[in-house]
Amino acid sequence: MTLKQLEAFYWAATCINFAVAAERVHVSSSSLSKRIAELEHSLGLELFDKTGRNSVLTGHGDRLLPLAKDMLERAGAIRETLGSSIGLSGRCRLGMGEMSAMCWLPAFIAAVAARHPGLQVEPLVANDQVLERRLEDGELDCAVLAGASSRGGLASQAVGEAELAWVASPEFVTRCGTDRPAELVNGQLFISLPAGSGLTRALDQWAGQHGLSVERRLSCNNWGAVVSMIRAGLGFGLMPREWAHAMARRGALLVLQPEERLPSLGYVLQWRRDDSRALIAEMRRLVGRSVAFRAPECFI
Amino acid sequence: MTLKQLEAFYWAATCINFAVAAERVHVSSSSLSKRIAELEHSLGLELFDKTGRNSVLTGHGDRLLPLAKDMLERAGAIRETLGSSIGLSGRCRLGMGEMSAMCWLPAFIAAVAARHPGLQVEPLVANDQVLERRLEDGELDCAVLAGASSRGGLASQAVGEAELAWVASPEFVTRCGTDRPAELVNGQLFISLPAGSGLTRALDQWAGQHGLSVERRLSCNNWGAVVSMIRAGLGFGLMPREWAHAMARRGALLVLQPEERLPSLGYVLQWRRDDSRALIAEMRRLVGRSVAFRAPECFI
DNA sequence: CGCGTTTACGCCTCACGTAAACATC
DNA sequence: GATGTTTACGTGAGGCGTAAACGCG
Repeated sequence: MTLKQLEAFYWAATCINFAVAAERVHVSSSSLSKRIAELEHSLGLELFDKTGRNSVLTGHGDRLLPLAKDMLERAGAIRETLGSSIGLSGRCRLGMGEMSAMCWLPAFIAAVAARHPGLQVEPLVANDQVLERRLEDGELDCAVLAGASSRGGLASQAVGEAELAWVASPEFVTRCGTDRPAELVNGQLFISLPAGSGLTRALDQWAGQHGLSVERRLSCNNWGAVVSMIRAGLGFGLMPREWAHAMARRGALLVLQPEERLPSLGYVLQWRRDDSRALIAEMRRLVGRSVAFRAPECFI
Repeated sequence: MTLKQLEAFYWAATCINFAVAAERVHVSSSSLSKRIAELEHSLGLELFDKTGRNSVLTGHGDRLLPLAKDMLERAGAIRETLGSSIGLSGRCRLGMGEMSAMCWLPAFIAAVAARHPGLQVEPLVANDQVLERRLEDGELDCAVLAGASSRGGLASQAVGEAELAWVASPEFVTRCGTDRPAELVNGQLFISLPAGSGLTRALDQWAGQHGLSVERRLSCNNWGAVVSMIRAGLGFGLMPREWAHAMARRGALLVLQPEERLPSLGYVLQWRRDDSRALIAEMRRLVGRSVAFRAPECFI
């Protein structure tokens, strides 16, 4: 029995399948399979029931799981307590929404690279539902999402707040004759992300507070497209404050005045609650001191 | 960092030197040295101060020691809890006194062999002081001694009681005109093991209770020699009861009548208190159900 | 047939033991 | 010189990935 075997077993037992677990321990699924077979041989019992498409834990496997987790945590604690502070290595699969990818990811990548030159961050941009599922499945190590997860298996920690601002193109405002969002929502097209996104939730919350309803909507799952449509004068919308002001400074957009009070978007880092790797602790540390959300360079 | 490395580190830290630790983990001292060097490299710190003839733990090593012990205990617990009940393997260095070696060892070896065919018991016969030191140094896995140790680092568990009987050769009794030990101690030669042995302690306890002193003594560190001398009529002595009666049955010795009440010798299994290997647990189990002290075959 | 896992196989690293060298007392 | 540890080095086992095969839906 080796730590590698226990690690392989643990992730195989808690990830969606062996292939995902293999990625997490940075080996081929063939090797992972063999590590588990070796562990089973050394303990003299079956840990997985492999009849069927997906391997499922046996009773013995169930009993081993908390023990293996404990071993791995303690091994991690030793490395953390005593190990020299050489940087992490390997890969970190980091999920996030598109806005985080544009406003926050570059600075974060820089911070990670400065502290851990050997760690390769692999960002995956997807919507919140996909991100949460991939987190649970083990395909992502952690993810930045708008708001804490509803899933019990995922833990979270605040990353920062993105304040929102109403925006529209100068031509659009001229055409409408008003820059008051409370008036625009009656009749004008509100362009934003699909239902379920943090942005849409923030809008609905705002509308509820003001007794308004947003009738005409256009949703697109791509921020660049949303911004382009707003800029083209197809409608009005919401954007992170810094982003909006950056575009306003070069005349591309107008920040609608007066800015209505909007709930800010609380972004959190999420990870699997049962994931006790040093990688996670370090990501939490780094996002805790990360820079604020910024306007994406490409739109300034 | 691997379990093997932690195991090597633990025993290197708690045995008298690397060579002894290497025997305990069944590798050459070269390999043990390299395992420790590997561990040091993987943690990025020095665990032993190797300037000097004996390696001594550094501060980092001190901190790692309890963590490593914990890891090994948990690994052992996994094997014990889940592992199939295949027998132990490897070697068990078992120390004991000469009497235990003759009266008790054969039956114990048989019991071990029946339960653990792959385990090789290596008995070492020596006196109690030597046994205790070797236990502490790590050269012995466990030992059967007369009475619990005075050393705090050693734990113990009762194995059995050896009842004693007075013996002398028929010719000796005839020559002395008495078979009462309380009379024989005045003037006759008492033949026994060296001071410090359980047998001598039992005699002194008996003498103290009866207000007697044993003046003439002959000590030899070899039971066979002691028995031979008693049988040759050089003096009288004490022997385990079964042993004495076995020799009396064939007329070789007389069991002196009436048998004075003597404290029996309480034999215990001793092991290092910090030794949490499954080997020790199994030895404790086996001696707990082991056969009683018997007359050694060679003297029946 | 698609998906998930294991087997086959060639490769190569790494851990081992023997033996010599080194360091300390 | 005796003792304790490390280095040198040749050997062998075992872990690795690629790719093919297997087994279940």
